[in-house]
Amino acid sequence: MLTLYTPDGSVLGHTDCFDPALTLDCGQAFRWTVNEDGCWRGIAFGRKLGIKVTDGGFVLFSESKDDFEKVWKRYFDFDRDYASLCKRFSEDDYLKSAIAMYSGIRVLRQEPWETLCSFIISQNNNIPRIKGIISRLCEGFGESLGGGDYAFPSAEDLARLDERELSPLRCGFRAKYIIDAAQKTASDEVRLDELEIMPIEEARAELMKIKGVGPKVAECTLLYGCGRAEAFPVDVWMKRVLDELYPKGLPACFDGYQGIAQQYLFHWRRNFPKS
DNA sequence: AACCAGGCGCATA
DNA sequence: TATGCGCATGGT
Repeated sequence: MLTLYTPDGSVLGHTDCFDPALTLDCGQAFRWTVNEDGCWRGIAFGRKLGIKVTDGGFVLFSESKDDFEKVWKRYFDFDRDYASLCKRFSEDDYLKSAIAMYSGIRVLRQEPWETLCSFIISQNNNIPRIKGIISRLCEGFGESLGGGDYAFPSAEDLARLDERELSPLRCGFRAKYIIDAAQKTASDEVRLDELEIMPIEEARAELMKIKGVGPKVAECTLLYGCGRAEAFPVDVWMKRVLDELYPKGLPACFDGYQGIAQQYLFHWRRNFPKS
């Protein structure tokens, strides 16, 4: 069990199965960076956080004392019992070996709008460039948080823009998709705040009302932005995993948590590209 | 210089 | 329902 500390040594809580490097740099979030001291820094829900790995746990540098309870506990899904989830997953030998290497991955519960927008940007794109575009999006249109930091811009703010005003992002054909997503979200034509509780098929259909949102972006939004652990994004890497390891379908121990299982397998397959 | 990147819309059959 | 192609941009 790992302990979460404040900078002055108070105990915030406990967790297991948490490695910031694996969790924050495994392609589910795009706004975290690590400095030369190994300290992670990021912004979510308009709040800043630093994370330093120490013996037996982590120090969380938050902006205020109650940020942990209000924001970060949920963001990192610290209430979920990953140890027993992993035990259950270990019924499957492939998943077991992926978890053996990457047990520090947690699936985040990010903001739905930020997640949706980020994965629209991710399509037919690579991670360094995705990060760059999102960084320019926040700097250009997000609220300043001081110290050169910016919140992720709201759907309402982006909905007022014309597609051409996004040209500084250099996000190419995705600009019109971002605007469409912003408008449909801001007008509540797409009800992002209900995706967490909607029947999953309905939630998928709701998201795919947006231009530029297909099955992959919808699944990523549900998994990383709505806490839907049963959402199962399939990209080229996961397609390979499915073809090579699970041609007859997923084993029963995945049920209900396919998305979390997917994250281990995705990371594992991507780090060892056999072909 | 082609080819690729955590896809999707659109046309075609 | 199922393929195949083009798409903006930038890095190998």
